[in-house]
Amino acid sequence: MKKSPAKKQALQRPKGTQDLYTPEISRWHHLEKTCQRIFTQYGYSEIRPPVFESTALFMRGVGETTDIVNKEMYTLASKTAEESDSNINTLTLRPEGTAGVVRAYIENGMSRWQKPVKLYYMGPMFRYERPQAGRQRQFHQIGIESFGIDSPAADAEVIFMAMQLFKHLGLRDLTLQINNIGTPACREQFKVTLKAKLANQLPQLCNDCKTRYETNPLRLLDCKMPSCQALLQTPEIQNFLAQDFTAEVEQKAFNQLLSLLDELEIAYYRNPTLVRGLDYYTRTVFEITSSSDALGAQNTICGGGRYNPLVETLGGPETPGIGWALGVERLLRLLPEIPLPPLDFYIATDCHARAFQLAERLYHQGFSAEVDLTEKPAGKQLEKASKRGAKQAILYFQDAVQARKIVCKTLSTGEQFSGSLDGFLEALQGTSVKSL
RNA sequence: GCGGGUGUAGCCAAGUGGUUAAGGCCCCGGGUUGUGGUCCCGGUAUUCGUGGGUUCGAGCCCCAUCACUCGCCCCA
Repeated sequence: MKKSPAKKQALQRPKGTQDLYTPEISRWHHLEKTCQRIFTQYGYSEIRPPVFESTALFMRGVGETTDIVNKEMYTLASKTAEESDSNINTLTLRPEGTAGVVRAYIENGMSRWQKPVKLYYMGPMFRYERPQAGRQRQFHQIGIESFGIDSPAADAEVIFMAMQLFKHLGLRDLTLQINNIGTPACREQFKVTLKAKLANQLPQLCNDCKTRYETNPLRLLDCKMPSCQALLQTPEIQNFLAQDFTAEVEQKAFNQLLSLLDELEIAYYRNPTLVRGLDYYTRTVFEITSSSDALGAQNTICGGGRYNPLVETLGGPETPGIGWALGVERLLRLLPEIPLPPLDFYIATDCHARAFQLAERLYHQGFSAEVDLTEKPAGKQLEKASKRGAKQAILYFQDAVQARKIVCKTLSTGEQFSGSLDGFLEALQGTSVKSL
């Protein structure tokens, strides 16, 4: 039984992962059930794509310049030299859900389904990052995708559904941030102009921002460094940011969305610096954040947006789409604990087969019951019943079994029912344990 | 990839250079040979994350390493 240091290490759970079990897992069940119910009501159906996909899918879908693809993917070692030569056959654990759903949409001919095609998914995602509060290497997302409709109504529905879901879950103090980032083409134009305007201040930017200036200038806008923020506060930059750089059609659609949100009385904060880190987003992007300090630094619990070019990028027919995903671990930090349901019956016995049959009849009536598996005297078995937290203890020992009798004791009060087995079961019919 | 904090049993934890490493919870066994929760007794760390060093002597000091954790970056 001695554990050598080497063995001890080999048995450790990988960094940034979690073992989920007893009381905690019931909150997961609650969240999953609530989502399933609401999504189904809204006409969404579940899809379960594989947990790994070809590496190329994520490179093309999420974008080769993104952090996720660049440094956070778990790419599986190739089994053969042949495979390792090309990324086409290489496999990667999914870092996000949308790419796989889009691939499945294309591959299964869902473009021929009646529009909109509304899908939801739930499951683990994998990113190689330094873990911290609200961020793990294996984490879980629940997400939805709506394909085929490009109208502001589709955007509004998706956002409305998210807000309704959070309302049902009892979440408070959430902020919806929203922005229109236009098409890739107008974003390109915007980047060029922004870079030109900041060119003179380049030496004053923080080191991160100097890199961002080259790789992803949009990210520069939400740098938290005070010095960088100060540079952005100049009237020239502010005026530039205030004007919408997107094409007129997009502005019009976005304004329609905003008025739909107004009608729905969904409060939003229009954040012109809101940028998302995945390449596939176009037009509408949004985030839902919580001000709760239970979350640590990662306060975004839900994020999403429109991704009109994505289906085509991945080889399907031109199909607009919009969706979001929520972070399960983050969201659950905001939810209260769910107490475990108490055990209705604990059966103390020395006739196990008969006790199992008795338990079966109790299950049939909707009760929970456990049978003591030891050969110990009644006193010890009752002790277990108490410690287990059972409401009722049944004594069902040999002589009682033979006489078709039963003793049932309410552990909180010590009151005891004693009589025939059939009479006992009949009395239970349609009653709750409390009324015993 | 970069920075801060922490490691003593399943959990909480005392211990800050000197004999066999407190205590509490949980768990297990017994007191009670067929009626519980309370109570009483007993048991569970050859060793302080791991390796090395200093010292007559190290859980305590030094070095390294690992793990966990918080933050940056980025994202859900």
